[in-house]
Amino acid sequence: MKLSTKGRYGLKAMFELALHYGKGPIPLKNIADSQRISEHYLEQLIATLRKNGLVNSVRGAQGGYMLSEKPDNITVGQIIRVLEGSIAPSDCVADDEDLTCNREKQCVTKIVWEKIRDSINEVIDSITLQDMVDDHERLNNDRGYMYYI
Amino acid sequence: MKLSTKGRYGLKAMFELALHYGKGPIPLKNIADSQRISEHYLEQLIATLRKNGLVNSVRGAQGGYMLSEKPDNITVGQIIRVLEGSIAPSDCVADDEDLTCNREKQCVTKIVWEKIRDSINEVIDSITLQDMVDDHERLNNDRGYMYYI
DNA sequence: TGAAAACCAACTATTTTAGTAGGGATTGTA
DNA sequence: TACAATCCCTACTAAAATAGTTGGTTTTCA
Repeated sequence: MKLSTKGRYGLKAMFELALHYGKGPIPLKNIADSQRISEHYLEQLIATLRKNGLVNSVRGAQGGYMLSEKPDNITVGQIIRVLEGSIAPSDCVADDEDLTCNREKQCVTKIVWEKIRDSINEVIDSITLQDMVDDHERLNNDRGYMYYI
Repeated sequence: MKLSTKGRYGLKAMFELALHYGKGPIPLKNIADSQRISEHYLEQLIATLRKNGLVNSVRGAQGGYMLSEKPDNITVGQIIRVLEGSIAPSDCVADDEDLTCNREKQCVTKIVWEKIRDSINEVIDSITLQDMVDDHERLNNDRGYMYYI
């Protein structure tokens, strides 16, 4: 039940973009450096995010990436689903696919998987990038200094 | 975020044992047949369940497996954790291990993983095998016949 | 014009998954 | 007592997924 690095790195990258929202394009190298992620690998992840409309890019020198929307309008759920596919503990409850098994009418484990799926979705759809930025500022205030100087 | 077949098959097997609770040992072959699982593979999974005290075994002819406790005293959470390890979307929030990362004080993605972990645990710890048996009987009643004849 | 950056496709090492193979040990029943 | 049914155990393995790496091309600002 672990997320792959796709979802984990992807969320970190998006959070980093949220921290710098409104300040123009951020080059991938900066994101990779601050989050300690292989730049070239992150490139693949952010390409997926871009193709799914969650980030915009600016090419050429002084280019980079930025969120396509305000941080309070992008949820963790959107990011994770784009990178990992539908969140489901079993294929039979993956809502984007039609992988129904032939025993689903009698299957009670399916009910369990549905409950798990729904509870995860509820959590990740309720957290926005803005929430994470707020958490981050709170964490830093508690430690006696501000992130933005 | 998918469970492996360990957790999925394991829960199916435990459910099967719950259906026959109190009727003496059930041979692995029966479980494997009714749930369409490779018998030899299931053997490995049930060995884990036995070593962790969730099932008892009876060796020799007419032997088999049975739940170590009443179905309402075994949760889905116990079964899944034994077979899959600690439920955590990221190692940094796996409660059985000490895989804390050095950035955890500043890390806001960790907060997200904790919320996901907690919500999954809440769901799986609240469902017992007896709940699944009840669901199963309800499903079969709705279809106009009883499971036990 | 050159450096900084995004963009793209293919390759690869490692790990995990989902089993299989091949036996040994125990025990109820004929 | 033989034997079939059953649990028990270790090791091996094919296939898939993961987590990158390699080696470029294209665009654009200064």
